[in-house]
Amino acid sequence: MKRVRIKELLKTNPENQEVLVKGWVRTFRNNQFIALNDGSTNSNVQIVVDFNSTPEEILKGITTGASISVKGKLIASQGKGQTVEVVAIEVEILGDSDAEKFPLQPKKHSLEFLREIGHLRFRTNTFGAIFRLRNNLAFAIHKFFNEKGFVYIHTPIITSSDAEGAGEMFHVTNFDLANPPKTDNGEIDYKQDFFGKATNLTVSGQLEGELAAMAFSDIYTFGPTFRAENSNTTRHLAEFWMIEPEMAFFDLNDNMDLAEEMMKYVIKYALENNAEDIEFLSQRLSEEEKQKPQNERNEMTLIEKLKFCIDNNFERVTYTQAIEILRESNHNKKKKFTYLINDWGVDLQSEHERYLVEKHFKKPVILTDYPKNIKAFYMRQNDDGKTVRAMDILFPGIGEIVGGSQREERLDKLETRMKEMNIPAEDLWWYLDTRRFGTCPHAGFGLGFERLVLFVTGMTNIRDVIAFPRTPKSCEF
RNA sequence: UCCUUCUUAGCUCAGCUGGUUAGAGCACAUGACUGUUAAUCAUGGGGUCCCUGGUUCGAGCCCAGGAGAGGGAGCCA
Repeated sequence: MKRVRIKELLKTNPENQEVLVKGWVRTFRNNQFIALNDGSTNSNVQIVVDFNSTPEEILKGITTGASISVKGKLIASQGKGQTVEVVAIEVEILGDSDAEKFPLQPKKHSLEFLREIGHLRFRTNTFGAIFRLRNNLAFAIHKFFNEKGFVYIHTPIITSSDAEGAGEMFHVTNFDLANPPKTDNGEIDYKQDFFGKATNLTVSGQLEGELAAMAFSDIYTFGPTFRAENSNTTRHLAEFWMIEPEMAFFDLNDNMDLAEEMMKYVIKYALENNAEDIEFLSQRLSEEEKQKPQNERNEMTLIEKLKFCIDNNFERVTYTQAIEILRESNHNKKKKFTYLINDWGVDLQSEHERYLVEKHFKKPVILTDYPKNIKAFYMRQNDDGKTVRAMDILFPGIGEIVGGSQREERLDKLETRMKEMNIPAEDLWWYLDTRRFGTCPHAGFGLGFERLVLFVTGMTNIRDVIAFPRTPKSCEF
């Protein structure tokens, strides 16, 4: 007999037919009712056992966390909480679970506690919903780009370029760290290392992505990225997943159009394909909100927030306009910002981004044309000599979710800028070759996948939307 | 890295001005009940009060140092 997944079973018309289900026990009530879950859906199926005819040792083995196999008959439920249920004919304990030691209990647990038992937290309603959603969001991203004819490029995880300037890097070596080979002048001799040079874990696949875009026109990468920054926040990880599309013959407007279309597409996909999980997380968030004081509460539910995001255009504003808005705001005049906005050219702080997104526009905002001094070397310079064709997408509650730009395709301008910013051109000879041989206008962006999952799940800590978070001083599991 | 808060039972937390044997709810165990929905009722077991040192007749509580966690900032995706 073939096992039926609970998701299918719950949609099946009950006709007293025999079924086989397997899963993990969530609760066992009244010595009769098992709530069984197999991860295919957030809902449990109710198994009804006859405690008079079931052996004592089987009943004792039906504890929270145990895995069981049940052969039984599917009937319309006689109780109120569910439409169908399985009347057990035979229950087999596949793997028992000592209820006294199993850390998950049939009660609410804090997210902090669940982080400490990361190996078991998949088995909770909340994390079940989060990771089914994460799965479908990843799939939706591939689907989106595939439908648009993009080529998925696997950029390397180990790189030798340390000139990307995106952050601190993790070194990759197989030297004996207690005794690495040295050169005559006492420096570590990387010529003797595995790759014959110093290597690192990638901080971005963008530069390699640009190489591929100069052949396929439209490409994207979707892979793990590593930053050795000592960042301890709810929005940063040392290992995270990033989506980086790169498009030849695109300018900044095309770039923004694509980013906005992609965000709306994947959110819509999740709403359509994970309705039950989003509904669960939406209610979860509403209950969390009730705990907060009235003035800090979010007026919109998670579902409303997601729909709002799909139905409204992202607000597009230049950095210069944003500075004007912030400078003229009552918030600034009443000195409510920690960092007051006076002059053009300063980098925006989180408080300013939050003000623009959450107070002023009340929707996702795309900021463009930042001062060149606060942005990376590869961004295309505007004719004003002061700004570059950069764009950041800011989301409510999360801040920067996408960072992108039109790239500088003019070799002379790029080389000059690299010199100004002390980027070693000789290390990036291969990157500059794209500007020597058939250069063209092009653009791209990076999307932090976990930040997207944060937004769609309504979770607030990034450690809760990746299965095994890596953060400073923390690499368990 | 900086600022800030926290650490007491398996979990969530209370513990008064430093004073006898450190408590509650849930969980767990045992029993009762048997169409329950985080079942209910009764009974019971369960503690390195984060660690180290200090002050004191006496420290869960005060002081110093350390560790871990949460929140905020910076950096960014």
